[in-house]
Amino acid sequence: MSIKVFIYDDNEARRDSLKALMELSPELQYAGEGINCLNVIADMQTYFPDVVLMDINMPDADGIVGLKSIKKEFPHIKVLMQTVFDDTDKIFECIRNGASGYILKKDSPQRILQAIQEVYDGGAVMNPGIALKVLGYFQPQKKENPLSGRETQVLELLAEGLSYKMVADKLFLSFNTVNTHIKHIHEKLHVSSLGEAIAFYYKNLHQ
Amino acid sequence: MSIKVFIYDDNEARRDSLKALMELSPELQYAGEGINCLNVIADMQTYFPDVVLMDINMPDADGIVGLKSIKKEFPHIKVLMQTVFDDTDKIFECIRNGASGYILKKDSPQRILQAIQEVYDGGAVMNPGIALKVLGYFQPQKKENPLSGRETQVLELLAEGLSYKMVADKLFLSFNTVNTHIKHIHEKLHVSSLGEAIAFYYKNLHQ
DNA sequence: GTACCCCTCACTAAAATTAGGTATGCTGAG
DNA sequence: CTCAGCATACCTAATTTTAGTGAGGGGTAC
Repeated sequence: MSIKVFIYDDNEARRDSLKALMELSPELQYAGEGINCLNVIADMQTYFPDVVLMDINMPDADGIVGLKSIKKEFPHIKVLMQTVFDDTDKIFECIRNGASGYILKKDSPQRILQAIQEVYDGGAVMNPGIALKVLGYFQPQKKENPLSGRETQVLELLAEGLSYKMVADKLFLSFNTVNTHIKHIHEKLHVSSLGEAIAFYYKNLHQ
Repeated sequence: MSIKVFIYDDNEARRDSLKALMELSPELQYAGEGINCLNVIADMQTYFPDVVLMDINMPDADGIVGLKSIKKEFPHIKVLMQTVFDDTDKIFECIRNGASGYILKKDSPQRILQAIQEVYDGGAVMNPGIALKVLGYFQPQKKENPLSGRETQVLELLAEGLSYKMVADKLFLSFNTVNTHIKHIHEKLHVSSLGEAIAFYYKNLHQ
């Protein structure tokens, strides 16, 4: 039983070469193709592929639209994203939406076939450059924290949703002291409201 | 110029086979080996490898200890973790500590050599099963959002640090309307302050 | 020792947020 | 049609946050 692969790509030459590539691989079966994702649901219902090889940049309905539709309606179908760019934002958007992998068009044909196989086997696949970015997300991003220890502690609690009074209670401080810390936080972060301070916390200091 | 690879593994047979494997690859050069990471700093200073293939489970000083030491003292040396288990906790600990990849011992020799090359080239490499777990980390962020569209929009801006007035300006609403939306947000989220609402946003809705 | 930062606390007052009520128009579901 | 939810808007009042000024003690660096 071979793996049925559906291809989305707006470039005909590329679709043809991918198709040819698959016809040379007994374990892969070309299931169909599309130039964009306008009819993605119908395509899936008609050809029921195991794996979709999805170009990102396509006119009218791009690969991310297609990915979302497929994972919403047919979550069992694996979607392998493929693009010429390694745009960080798009990578993470695809990952959040359930893509099983992210490879580049410059990757070798052998690697692409291998990726399809691995995705079909339930794994995930990333181009090494992509993987680096994804792993980089976990690296402790040590932004400069201009706040003192106590100030950081106060901001952490505020970011949890506590009011000034609750922070004072929790840290066994007077409200006035908490107030002072917060004034210093505002000065150091160049902000002037609780919301801005919390936004700074989650963007720069959290975990 | 071939890639100098240092191997840590407590299993002699495995070290030997990896060594043999490398001697068959002109682009890879065996630089040395260790049965644990007790002398990791000295090893690096003596053999200055480009890539370290690091077993995780070793007696006395394991691969994670070694990884941390290497990345602290020689951050330019790439470390490729290798283990028999795909233990989720260890995976993330390695990633946080700067590992360039995570592969399994059952991966094919060809794949291991390929991984070393890709790590050396500045990429990151993961076994497909590992990659699936890593990508899965990004998934769970789809909590139900009980807020209406406009309410969500208001909360997004508040979470960016804007005041009620600024939100009103930005959305071309009256302050009163923004106020009403926020009251509804408080009711729906079961919170009673801006801080709590923003905390909810960053924990459940953001991204 | 002096200067600087941190942590603590107090008082005051202005500004913003929270909370209550009320109201209109629109839309979609039953 | 009716009801519910949404988006819009206004008013009032209590509460909280923001901001200013001042101050004592502890620690450290020069």
